[in-house]
Amino acid sequence: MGDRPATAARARPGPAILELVCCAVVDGRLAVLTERGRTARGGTLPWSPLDPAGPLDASAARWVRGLLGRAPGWMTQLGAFSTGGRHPSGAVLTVVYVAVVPSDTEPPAGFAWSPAFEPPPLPPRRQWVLDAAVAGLRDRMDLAPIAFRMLPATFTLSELQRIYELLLGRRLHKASFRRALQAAFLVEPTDAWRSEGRGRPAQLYRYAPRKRRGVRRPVRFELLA
Amino acid sequence: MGDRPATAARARPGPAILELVCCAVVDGRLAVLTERGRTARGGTLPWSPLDPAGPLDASAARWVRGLLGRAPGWMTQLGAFSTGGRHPSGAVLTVVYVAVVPSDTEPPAGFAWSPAFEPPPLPPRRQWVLDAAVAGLRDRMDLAPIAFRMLPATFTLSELQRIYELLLGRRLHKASFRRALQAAFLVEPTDAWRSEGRGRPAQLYRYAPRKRRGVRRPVRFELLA
DNA sequence: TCAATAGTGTCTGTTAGACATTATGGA
DNA sequence: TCCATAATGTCTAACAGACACTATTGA
Repeated sequence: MGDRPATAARARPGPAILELVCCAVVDGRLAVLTERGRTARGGTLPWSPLDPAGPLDASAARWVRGLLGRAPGWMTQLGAFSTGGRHPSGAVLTVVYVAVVPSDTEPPAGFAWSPAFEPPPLPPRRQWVLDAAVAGLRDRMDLAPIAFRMLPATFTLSELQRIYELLLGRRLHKASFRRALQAAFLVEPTDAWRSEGRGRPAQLYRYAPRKRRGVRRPVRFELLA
Repeated sequence: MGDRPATAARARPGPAILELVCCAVVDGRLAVLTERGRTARGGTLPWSPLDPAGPLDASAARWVRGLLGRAPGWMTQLGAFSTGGRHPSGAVLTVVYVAVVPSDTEPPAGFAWSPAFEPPPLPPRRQWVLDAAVAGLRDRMDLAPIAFRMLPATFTLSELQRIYELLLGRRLHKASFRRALQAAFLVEPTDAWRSEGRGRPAQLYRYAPRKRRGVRRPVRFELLA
C-alpha cells in the first residue's frame, strides 16, 4: 500500500508547521503570546516544525506543553492555512492551534504578552489568523469552558464576568449573568472570600460542572448577513 | 487541479491531501458523497492531492467545483488531521472540507450518495471525520446559511424545517420555527405555490437575508460536561 | 365527505434585562 | 460618614412551546 513518505519528508524541509495563538487576560486586557526579537519589523506567533508522526492534536499538545512549561487550560485546532510560500522554514502549510491559559502564566523566555486587540505589527496573514482565533474563542465560549480556563482554580464571579465581557466585546448584565450561571450548574462556591480594594469582599468559586441532561437549546437564526 | 489523484500522487508525493465531506438531503435523509469501487472493503470520501500554490481555501474551492461540476452551496474547512501514514497517496496530512449542496445535485461519475448516519463501512479515521463534519454542520447552522444552501432557490417552509430537524436530530415546533424565522428576516415569500400530494399547497420562499443590526444574543452556558 | 398538509391566533411558563435594594468592606 | 463593590429581590417585555383552529387541496 504505497511508499512510506518518511524518507522524502525528512530529506526535504518539513511539509507543515504548527503555529499557536495563546491567549490570556493580562492587566485586564486580552493578551496573546508573541515571540520577539527575531525580526526588527515586529512580532511573530510561536511556531514549530511539525513532527509528522502520530496524531496531529497529540503532537501539538506536546509542543505547547513544552513551550509553556505546563499544559494549556484549553486548546483546539483552528485550521490549516497555506503559508503562501513565504515562511522561512520552507513549510507549505500552517496548522494553527488556539489555546488559553490562566492570567498568572508567565511567558517563556523570548516571548511576551501583547495586547490582542492592538498587537505589534504582524504580517497580514498572521494578523488574519489572530483575528480568526479570537473570533473562534468568542463563538465557542458558550460550548467550551474557555473562560473558566483563563482563570485560576478559584475566582470571583466578577472576574469570570469580565472574561466574558472581554471576549464578547460588550458589557453584560450582572444579575442576568449570575442567574444563567446558577441555572447551568457550572460553578460551586468555596468558603473563601477575597477583599479587593474598596468594596465588599467577593466570594470565591471554583469550576465544577455538573452533568445536566435534556438541555435543548431552541432553534436560533443568527446569521448576520 | 482536478486531475486524477493517482498519477499526480505517484509523480511527486504531496505533503497533504484534501478530503471532502459533501452533504445533501436525499430521499428525506442526510446523505454524504462517497467514492465507490476503489476497494472492495467499503467506500471512501472524495480526495485530491493538494496543490501547494495559492491559498488553501481557494484551492479547495476550485477542486470541489470541478468535482461537482458546480460550486457547492456552502463550504468551510473542518480542520487538518494526520493520516497516520496509511494514505495511499503518501500524504502526511489531510485537510478536510465540509460542503453542502442542494438536494437535486447529481453525484459525479464514480460517486454516490450514501446515508450519512448509516454509511458504508469506512476506515475508523474516516468515520470519525464524517461524524465530526456532521456535528460541525449541526453546531454552525444557526450562524451560517447551511440549511438554506441544501435547498433549491425556492423552497417551502416545511422543507426548510425538515432540514433543520434532520441536522439537529429532533423534531421542531412548527409555529415556533416560523415565528423565529420571520423575526430573523431571512426569507421572503414568492408568489408561487406548490401542491405536493394531498394537503393544502405551500407557498414558496427564497433565501433573502436582510441586514439587521443590534441583534445580540444573550450569554448562554451550554457546556455539556 | 375524509384525510392530509399549510398556516395562524392564543395562552402560558420561562427568561433576559432593567431597576431597586441590601450587604459589607475601605477610605 | 461616604463610596465602591458584592449580592439579591422584583418587575416587565419578549419568547418558546403547547394547543387549537382555520384554510385548501386530493382522494
